[in-house]
Amino acid sequence: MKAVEVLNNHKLKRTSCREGIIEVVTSSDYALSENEIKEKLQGNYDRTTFYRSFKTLEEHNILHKIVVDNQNIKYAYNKSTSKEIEHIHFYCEKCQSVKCIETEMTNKYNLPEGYSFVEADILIKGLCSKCKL
Amino acid sequence: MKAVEVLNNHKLKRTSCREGIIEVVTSSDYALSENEIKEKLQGNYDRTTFYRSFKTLEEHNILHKIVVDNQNIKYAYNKSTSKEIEHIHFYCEKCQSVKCIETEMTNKYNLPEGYSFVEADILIKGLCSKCKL
DNA sequence: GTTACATTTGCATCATTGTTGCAATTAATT
DNA sequence: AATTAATTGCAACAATGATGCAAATGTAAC
Repeated sequence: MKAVEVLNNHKLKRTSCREGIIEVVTSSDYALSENEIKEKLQGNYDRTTFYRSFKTLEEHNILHKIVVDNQNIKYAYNKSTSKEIEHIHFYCEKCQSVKCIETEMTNKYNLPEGYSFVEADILIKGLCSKCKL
Repeated sequence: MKAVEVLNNHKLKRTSCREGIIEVVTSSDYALSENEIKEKLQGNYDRTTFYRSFKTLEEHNILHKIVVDNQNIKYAYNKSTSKEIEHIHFYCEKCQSVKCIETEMTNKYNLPEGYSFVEADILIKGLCSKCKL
């Protein structure tokens, strides 16, 4: 699906910043940082615009944020449009790449008595196939 | 174990800031934010000192940081001294409290071919027993 | 194509978290 | 009590994020 279509589906205005972000993010196998997206983008946008675009796209479940560490934030496109219950990401400790994992992973969450489960964010740390060699 | 002992065991200098942080964190059932720790602390320390203390204590596996969101960071005491493989935390979406979960939870991590597992950070979001009522 | 209006952008400004360099202070050892 | 290495406080800085407001832009109606 093209970026414009995505925006239309969500009844969002078709602005070049939003369109660009979606294009960059959908064309990457890995989650990208703000700077990585900025570099791949044609236009030069103000940081505020950038953030507000991310926020809007996040709120519409078009993309999601992965907080590896509070100084290491990445963004990835939501392949499934529905709000997922499990967000599983793999972080390579060597090359620092982040990849959304889509392997089947039905975990059991044994919470203490009285606690209710809404969703789980899972960040698996290790080495990716390239760095493991 | 007392704070001083903890510091001695790790051959760390016994400074009041470190000692205070350990005391506050060990006496809480929940993970605490920087400000929450600061409020409970007697002395008034410079932010830099505070951060460097956290960093040192983290590097020595005395406490660990839980990044709920990059603007919502909490610290908790490591009950097990060994570097755990699974870090499981529960975040209450209502009261925003964070609790370390110690329930048995041997998950299977089906990573893509060639990927190696080192550790997993799991943040379960939901409602705690108090807020669920 | 032009107009009208609501949305979005860019700029200024501010808050929070985290980092570094350096001189002064402090803890632990002798 | 003296020595020395580690730690503290201060200043300065970087990154992420948020808000208010006027100017610019997208979209829909004409």
